[in-house]
Amino acid sequence: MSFRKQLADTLEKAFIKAKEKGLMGDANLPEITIERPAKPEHGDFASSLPLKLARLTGMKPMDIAETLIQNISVPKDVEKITPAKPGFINFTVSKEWLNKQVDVICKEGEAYGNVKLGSQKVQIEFVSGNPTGPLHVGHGRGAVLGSTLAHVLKAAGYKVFTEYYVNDAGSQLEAFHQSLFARYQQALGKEAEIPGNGYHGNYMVDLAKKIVETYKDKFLQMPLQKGIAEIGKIGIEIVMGMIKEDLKILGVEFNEWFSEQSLFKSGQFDKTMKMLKDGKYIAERENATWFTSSTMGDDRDNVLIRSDGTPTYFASDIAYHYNKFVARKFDNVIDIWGADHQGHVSRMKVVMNALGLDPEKLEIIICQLVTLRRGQEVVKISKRSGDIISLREVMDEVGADACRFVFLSRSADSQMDFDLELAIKQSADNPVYYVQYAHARIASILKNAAEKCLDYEGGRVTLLTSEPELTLIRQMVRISEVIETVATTHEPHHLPFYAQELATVFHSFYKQCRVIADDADMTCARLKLVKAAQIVLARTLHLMGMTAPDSM
RNA sequence: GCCCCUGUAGCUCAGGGGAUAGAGCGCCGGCCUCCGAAGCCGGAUGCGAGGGUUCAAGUCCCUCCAGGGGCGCCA
Repeated sequence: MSFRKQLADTLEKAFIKAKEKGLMGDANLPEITIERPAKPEHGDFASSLPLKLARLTGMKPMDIAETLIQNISVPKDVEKITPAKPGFINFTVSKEWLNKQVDVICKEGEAYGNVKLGSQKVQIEFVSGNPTGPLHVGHGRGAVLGSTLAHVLKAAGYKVFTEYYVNDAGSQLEAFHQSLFARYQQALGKEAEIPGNGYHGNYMVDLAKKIVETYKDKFLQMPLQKGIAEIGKIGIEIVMGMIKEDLKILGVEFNEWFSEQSLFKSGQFDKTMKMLKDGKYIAERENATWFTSSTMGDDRDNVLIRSDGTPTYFASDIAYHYNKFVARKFDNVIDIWGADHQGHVSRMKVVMNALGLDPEKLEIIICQLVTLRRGQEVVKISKRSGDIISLREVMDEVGADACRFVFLSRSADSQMDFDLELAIKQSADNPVYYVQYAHARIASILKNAAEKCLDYEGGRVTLLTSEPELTLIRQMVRISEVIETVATTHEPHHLPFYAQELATVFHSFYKQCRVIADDADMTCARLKLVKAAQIVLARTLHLMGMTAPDSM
């Protein structure tokens, strides 16, 4: 049981006991929250329960605090419980407990910090960029967010499944095929024009050249439609290969690359459409098939099947979500989309109802757009319009770890400017390196210890009683709370902040406490502490999908 | 016009209704005879505006202002 929960229970019992003695009037117990005080002198945990009880009982908050404390049975690892103005109860954990955690961390290794929040099957779908061009920084942001969330949810006990939805069907593909074929013809010296709604980016020229190198004029030798289809297929394969490589460099892995086409091949698309029809959620008008979402609270109806008979992206997304929840039985699904898909959210929620599913089980995280710039100049990232700076180029310039850290440091809700000029300039004194430097420093100390053949297995952790040592331990044990927070709120941006704070207290400890010194007992105890710090720091970095370097 | 997100230090951003609002960068000043100075220690400036709810509001509600995004038989 977490400390927090234990303290809440303790307070609840104290309240009940006091009430039985007639000391709390007829007040009912309000919700007990246990906070982390902002200041160290306020202890490790605090509750504002007396303030909440003040009006209910008509008593003074400080009197309530005193009364509750008198009726509390002090939990084993708590050293001190004190009332504090204007009406708090502060708890300080014992040094013995803190010392013991060093041994616990060393024993549990990178499993330290795990919590048991749930065990459900959770699917996280993210990135899912069209296979019609390279990923841009916006995708990178979603990728980092999704993969970090996956790591954290696993640490919280969930069965996590990561997935990339490959849009290998639909009208965008046709535009891509046409554009590529045109570039291919141009590469072979023929006149050709890119369709107006096509892809004009330079990468299409490179792609066409690459295909010419391998296949020569093969696709001109076949009937036009077949040539376009064949070259399109190869183009998609090449682009998907690039995307997979980009994500690998960024440290992002998927359990599955789910093909949109497979929904049609397997019959699940038709099955889902039939369900909607049977549920009377469908209307035929203007030659098209509509989902009547406006009758269920959405702003408007949405087209499922166009008048030319082709299904919309929305229609296959319905089938896809049916597949996630019903065919594959995920308990919860998290979709991470860019802000440009925001209009899609409300209709997907309506879809959940129409399919007889609980909308609460589908969480859609909208991550706001990334504006890429070099100094004052804004760099366009639209695939269709032309010039783009890909995620790959950004990673080449600033490094994958730095990319991850920067993307993670901002909540999904806030837009971000990614200034390449600044990112490169600051790369030397970036918070990323501050955190990694702490890890490298630790590795260096442990290396020195190994060279001196120091065996600190039996180090006596009870010797760790100075403020810098205890502050470090306090910070280390917080990791489980951070994991809990991130797993609950689905906001991974807490991790980089925690990482920095942990690095700070370590650097400060290092400055004040000589580790390898003449006192053999103290040396062993501190080596153990340093080892524990390394474990927690590495774990934090790994949760963020970053490397924990031994030297840099 | 309607919907979503954002407005906190010079800049980039944190802040689960609680105690004196924090961090990084930048700026100023100290610290290497000693385990990595990519480090440590110290210093200045701030919640867009106005109402409301609450014992308590940067945090919740309303209005307004400003910026971004969305409102296709695109995805």
